[in-house]
Amino acid sequence: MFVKFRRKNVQQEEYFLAWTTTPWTLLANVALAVHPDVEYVTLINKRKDKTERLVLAEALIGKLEGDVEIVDRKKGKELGGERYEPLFDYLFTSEEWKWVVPQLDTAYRIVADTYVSTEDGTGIVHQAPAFGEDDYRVSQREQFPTVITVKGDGTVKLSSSPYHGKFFKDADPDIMQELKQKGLLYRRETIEHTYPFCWRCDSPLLYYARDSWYIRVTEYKDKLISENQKINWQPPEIRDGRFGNWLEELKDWGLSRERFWGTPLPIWTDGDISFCPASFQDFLQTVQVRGMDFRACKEVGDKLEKISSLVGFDPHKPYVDSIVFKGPAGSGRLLRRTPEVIDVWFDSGSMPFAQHHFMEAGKLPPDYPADYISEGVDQTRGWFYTLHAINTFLFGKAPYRNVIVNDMLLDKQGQKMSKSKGNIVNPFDVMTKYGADATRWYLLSASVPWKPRSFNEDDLGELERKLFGTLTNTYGFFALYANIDGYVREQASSPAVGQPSLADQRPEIDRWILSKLNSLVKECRIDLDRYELTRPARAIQEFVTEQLSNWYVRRNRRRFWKGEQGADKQAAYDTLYECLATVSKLMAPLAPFFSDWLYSALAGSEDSVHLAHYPEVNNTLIDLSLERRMESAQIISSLVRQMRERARIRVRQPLSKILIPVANRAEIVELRKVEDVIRDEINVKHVEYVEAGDSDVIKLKAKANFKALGARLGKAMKAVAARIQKLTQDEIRAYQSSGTLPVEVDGATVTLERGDLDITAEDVEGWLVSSLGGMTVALDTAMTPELQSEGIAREFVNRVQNLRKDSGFDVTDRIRIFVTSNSGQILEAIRSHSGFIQQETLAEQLSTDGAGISGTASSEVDIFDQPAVIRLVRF
RNA sequence: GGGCCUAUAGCUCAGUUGGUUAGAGCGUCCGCCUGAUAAGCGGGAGGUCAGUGGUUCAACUCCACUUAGGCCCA
Repeated sequence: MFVKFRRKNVQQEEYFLAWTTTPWTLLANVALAVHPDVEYVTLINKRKDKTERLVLAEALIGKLEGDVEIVDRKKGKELGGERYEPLFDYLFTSEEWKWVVPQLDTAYRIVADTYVSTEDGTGIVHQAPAFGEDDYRVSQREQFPTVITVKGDGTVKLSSSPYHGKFFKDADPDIMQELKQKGLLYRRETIEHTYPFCWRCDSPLLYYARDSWYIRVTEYKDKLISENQKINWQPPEIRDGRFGNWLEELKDWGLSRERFWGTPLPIWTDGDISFCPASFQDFLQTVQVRGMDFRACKEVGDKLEKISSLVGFDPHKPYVDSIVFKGPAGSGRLLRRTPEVIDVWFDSGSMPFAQHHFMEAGKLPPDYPADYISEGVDQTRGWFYTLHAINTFLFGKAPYRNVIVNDMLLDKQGQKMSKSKGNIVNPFDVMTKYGADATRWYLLSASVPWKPRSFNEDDLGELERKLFGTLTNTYGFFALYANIDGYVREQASSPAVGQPSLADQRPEIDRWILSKLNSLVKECRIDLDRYELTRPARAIQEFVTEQLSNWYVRRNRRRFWKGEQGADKQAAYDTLYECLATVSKLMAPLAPFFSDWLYSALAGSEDSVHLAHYPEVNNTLIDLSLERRMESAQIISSLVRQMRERARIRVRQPLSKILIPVANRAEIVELRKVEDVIRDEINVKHVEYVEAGDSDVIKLKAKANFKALGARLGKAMKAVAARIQKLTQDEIRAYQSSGTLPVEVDGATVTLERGDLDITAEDVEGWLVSSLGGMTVALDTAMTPELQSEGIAREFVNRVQNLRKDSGFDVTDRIRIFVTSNSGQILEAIRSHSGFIQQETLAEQLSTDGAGISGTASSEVDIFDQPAVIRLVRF
């Protein structure tokens, strides 16, 4: 609403026009504020029924109705000191406000302050010091009294007014009505504004000036800022961003709260002198305050009893309020506890020393300050700050060295979870369903904890299956065969640094997984030392599911179940054991329950993983070129599988060879070391290599290295890149052999040098080809009778294994196989691969002559669409 | 109103000092495996990198503004 304040000391009737959204505050008006540098005008405003002289900011004339004629113009600072008549005289006529009247002599005038804006309103702001921060600040400066016309219960306190006793908000319409009748209301309108509301019951709140006790934290602001620099924040930007900004704009801490429950503020006062007992001992002895002696007494009825013992002494509310300090003798003075309690954040911030009774014991525990703390980002101004503020004051240093900040969990739509919206996830349901470990792991691994997270329950189920399920399966696999073989882990099988490494005697693939394992240990150590949890969680997950389970175990299953004991089998057990045991320790901080189970299951004891040391990296076991060539083997395998899929040739069917174009001889040497793994994984007989530059069948493709060329060529980059795209085979080969190639682009010659081009093999004439990440593989799909025969044998093994399982045979059972078929090709294939078949199926006997096939249960199977009958018997 | 953070595939998230086919898992579709088996594996499809403008030979990446969401403070 727009309110008119009658200007004093002018010839004609004239009004300052102010704007407010809170009529009830007008009862406490003591001044009007203008911006010193803003242009204000006096104008004649002609409306339908009225013509009047008004003062307001020129920029806001548009707010007026009707015609205007400007008659005067002044800067805000020139208006300062001008007087106006109070809207109401209630303050002067109410008994309870009598005391304030003398202080109102200098009130009701214009003051200038830069906080006034011309964004809305009239550029003239009414001042009610009790109900707004800026109003209060300006009024303190100008020495206006702070008139609190609303009582603690929200009712108006102005006994001579008709509003006395009314709820402040309910008085609004009547106040407006009164102003209207007095002709002081210019116009009213309804707006929505963001006045604060109670978060719990949604009722409007009012700003209200109160007396409070403060801690003058601004006194040691510099120390707070310098100590903050020593804290490792995760994420780092909070240190100088959110938290740093907060410290830069530090305000004194309003410590007192007007609540019943809480820690009683230990300040005794009689309004004149105050003091704060330093310890419980102060209640037992005479305390000196400003040279006077005080003694603590307990009020019992209307008598005072001296406190002489801490027995039965209770410093909590409400008992503490019956304790008073009396003295000095004969003065009749009595100090009572100030009624407020302490802001609960003070309790939280005192935690590190209060829990150890520092004030009584007088010394700090050895684990102070804390290595690390963790809480939500909303605590930046809460716990993080109060810990810092109190402890830095008391002990001169920050109470935590590291802090991990969590952000909020949001619902699937990215909206805040809220009970009233019903989009919350019950954490106990989640933990019951998926377990505490999976839940914790999800929160740490799905994304960094300091970003807001859209909670997706499906991901938890996946995590449970994928990580914990796979690890359980891997352990189950190990345990199954370890128990069959009575595996005993030998001490020496875990090579120590500096000793001749037993790992050197292990096969390539064992050394590979041990290298990966130690690289993982290294990474976990580095990250955890930095209080970075997401990367190690993801790295452990990747190691377990992709490297250990899906590559190491899958590639090595045979070594565990094959018959003969020996060094190779022992190596396999040792290697897998070392991986599992180390993983259990690596993941212990992130999955405390599961890791404990895995650790003690492996150890066969009740020992806890949480009493073990975190793994140390063994650098001698890390071999990065080994890791690289195994990764190549994995890529090559993937490419060949892709081609088999395209050609519709299943992996059980052996093929004769693949051809790998390589850049140089060194690459061949590397790949040869993992050739066995490749051949076995994708079931080909031979791996051949060809140096791409040497062979005419390889079609090369050149691509510009934009990073190298772009910096050198600048604007010409685009044209040169297009030219490179069109390089001929001959040009590429010339570049490869000589290392340079001049090309003509837009009339100028550009010389391409080593490093300017990325050359890859794109195609191999007459072969099936696939490539990925700079690696290209060609597959020979030609079939020979031998390959076909072996394919049949493998299919046959597959059928027998299925039958073994269906028949409920034990994995160690030895069998006899009887088989018959109309297909001579099938029988011939079985006969010529009988050794292989018997070994694979643990068969003591393999009969293809029809004998033993009838009588008892036999099964019909198809091998390449040709029927056969198989019968298995336990040996 | 101010400060800080976030926006990338249907979903949850990666994406190095700016460098050319923007990745992963799930889901979906297709296929495989069956001696880890109430498991497991491979492949395909799927993107206007919130929007607009700018800087640059080159922008998911740097800058400005806008929109939407979050936290804190007024």
